[in-house]
Amino acid sequence: MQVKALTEGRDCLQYPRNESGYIMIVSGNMTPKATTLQDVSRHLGLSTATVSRVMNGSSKVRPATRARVLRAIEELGYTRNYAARALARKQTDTLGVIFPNIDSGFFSEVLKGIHEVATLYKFQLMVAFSIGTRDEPDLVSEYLLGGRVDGLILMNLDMPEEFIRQAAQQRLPVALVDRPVGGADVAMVSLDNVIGAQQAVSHLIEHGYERIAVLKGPEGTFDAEQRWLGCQQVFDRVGRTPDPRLIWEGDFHRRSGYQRMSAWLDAGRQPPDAVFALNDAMAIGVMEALRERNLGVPDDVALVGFDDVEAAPLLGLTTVRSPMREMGRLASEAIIELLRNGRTRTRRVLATELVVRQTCGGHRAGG
Amino acid sequence: MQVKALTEGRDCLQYPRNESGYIMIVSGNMTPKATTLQDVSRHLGLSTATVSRVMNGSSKVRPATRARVLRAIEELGYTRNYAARALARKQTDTLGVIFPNIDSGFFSEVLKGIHEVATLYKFQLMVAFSIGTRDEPDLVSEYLLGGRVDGLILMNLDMPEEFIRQAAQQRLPVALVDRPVGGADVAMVSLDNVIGAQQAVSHLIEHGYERIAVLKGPEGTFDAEQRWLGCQQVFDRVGRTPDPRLIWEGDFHRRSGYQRMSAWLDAGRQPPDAVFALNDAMAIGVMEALRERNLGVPDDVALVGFDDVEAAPLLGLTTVRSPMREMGRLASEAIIELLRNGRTRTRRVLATELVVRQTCGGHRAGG
DNA sequence: ATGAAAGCGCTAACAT
DNA sequence: ATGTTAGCGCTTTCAT
Repeated sequence: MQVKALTEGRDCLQYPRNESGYIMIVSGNMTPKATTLQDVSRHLGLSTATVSRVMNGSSKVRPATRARVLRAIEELGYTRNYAARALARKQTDTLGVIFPNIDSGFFSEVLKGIHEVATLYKFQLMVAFSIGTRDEPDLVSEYLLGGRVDGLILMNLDMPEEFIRQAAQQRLPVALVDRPVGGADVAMVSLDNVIGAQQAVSHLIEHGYERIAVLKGPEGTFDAEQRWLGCQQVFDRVGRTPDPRLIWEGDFHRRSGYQRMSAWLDAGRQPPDAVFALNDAMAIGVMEALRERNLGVPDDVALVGFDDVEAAPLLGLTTVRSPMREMGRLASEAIIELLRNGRTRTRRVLATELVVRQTCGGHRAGG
Repeated sequence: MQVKALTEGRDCLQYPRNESGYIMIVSGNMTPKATTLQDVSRHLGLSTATVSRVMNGSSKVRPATRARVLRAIEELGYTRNYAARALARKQTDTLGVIFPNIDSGFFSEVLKGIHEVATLYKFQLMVAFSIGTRDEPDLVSEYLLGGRVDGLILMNLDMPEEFIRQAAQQRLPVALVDRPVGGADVAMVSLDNVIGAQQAVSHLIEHGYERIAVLKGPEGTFDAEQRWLGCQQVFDRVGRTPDPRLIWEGDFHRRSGYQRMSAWLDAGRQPPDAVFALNDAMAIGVMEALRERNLGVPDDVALVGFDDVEAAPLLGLTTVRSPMREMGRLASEAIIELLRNGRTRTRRVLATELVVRQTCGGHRAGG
């Protein structure tokens, strides 16, 4: 049933059009009584069932009848009422997307991917940012249990594992992006943070950098911890012990990159040879701090970030690319599959890729 | 609902909460029914009206009754059904947002503003990108006429004026962002593109630049034309006639900035003193072209952009700030006011601001 | 192939 | 303050 809903129906929608082919809105008052199915059926002396069948592309309608109905629909400018349909079908053809915040290029990239696939399968998107406005579980509850959406994509949310685990157990149509949960069979799409970090650190080491600073992410965050783990593994493998003073705490925001780097320099310490910031935002902050103090990148300090946000190529930032768009696509697909088949692959981990630009290891344009 | 079916408990329909206050989903069953208003009212021996009143915060309920109801709601894990409510009220508490595409930092900034205000007034957001997927008027129709949303914010869409004018005439709750329409009384929020461009060109002239190139935007686009108009006005005012060879056609995409600048230089022509790109994306393209050819900014060529996108401060780009966030806020406000009062200010034009950074007129950090 | 009718779950008069 | 009830507009058996 879900399956059919994905493929049928919408194409037979018709609206009255003027000579340039666009919809004309006909009614006059503020609360125009919209044309209903009933109106159409009465107009034709048919039953609502038949008109409904035509709207939904049922084959059990005589072609002649179908044609009449379609014409009437066009003439009367009928648009089917979404709420009524959703109520009757118990299905909304809508996917919910909840982001923890609206900052950074990250979210818009992921959203692109989600939108791409959702549109393909004729789903609308309802998006929310749980940015301090309300409890995430409440949002989830209203969306899913309240029937606002058919499925939900949760983007690296700060939500108790317990909650997610239970959702998974019930096979709630929920997909997690970049936020795996231990011991739960919930659909999730993430990227290989460990390998990504390894790529970055290896690159730094291969290029001969010795005093490498690592700017970490927020404590307790999945991706931050995975990335840090990757760093440690490389250091171990090559038998190095990083200078603890060069392991800096960060919070994934630009400001913390700026502050850490500034603090280090302002204390009169010798700059590290290179900095690996566990995300691009912080790397950019580091860049700013360096520029302010007339230190060259990479000549004085090499720099590598993580994510490859939109600004990265503009800044010539060497970084590890997160497949954000692709994660979005897969998340949509997972939900839709879940809706169709009641199950889907629970776990997909996408590969990262080191993108070498000017801030570390790249060819510089001018001497 | 499918959704509920997946989430639902056994026949007793409970969503008890665990100690941390989060919803626990208990059952394993895939087909049971969700808790409804009726269930709650029957459970208490009250009418659905009373329970509904409690849900809607009506004052005409005895406190004792209210308390009983609230407890039952919690016990039974009742979440009200959105579709049913929307159908009965003919109201969705949802705002639709349609963007022409999903590129550039522009959209996410505007969306932030929209979301901020929408959340404040307890509206959900339904967003779509009419990115070549379907006709914009169709989307508008499905959203508005189909009752998916209460109001619509259209972001600089490529939609016939005729259509918009009619929508306005019907006082459909539609707000336009950065896309004024002649002769229509439709709510719109834009920025002062003319003055913005004037600020940029004046700044360039004041700083003594003579051979100023202007990189225009796509023909027929409102903001592109307004900005170009502003340029011309300043040139006129100071009695200059810009060299026509230095008026370049662009399309607001980074690539065109890169190409124009490259083409000029590769033809062996002397670079202009300065370039005013009518948006930041193109300015960034120009920067890249210059950097590739070892030309310094602003030493060899000064550069000014328009918009102040996220990357602008990182690149030290002098530019004219578009109040994107604020436009989003005002658009939300306009719609909500329209919904409440049936009318709103039809036109708001926000001021721009010149942001002086390194690429023109700013203090350079290091000689 | 078409129709009749029973909901879907909620709100909002209109009673009481 | 609480109950009754008639919709909201559509889908979907079940008849015919």
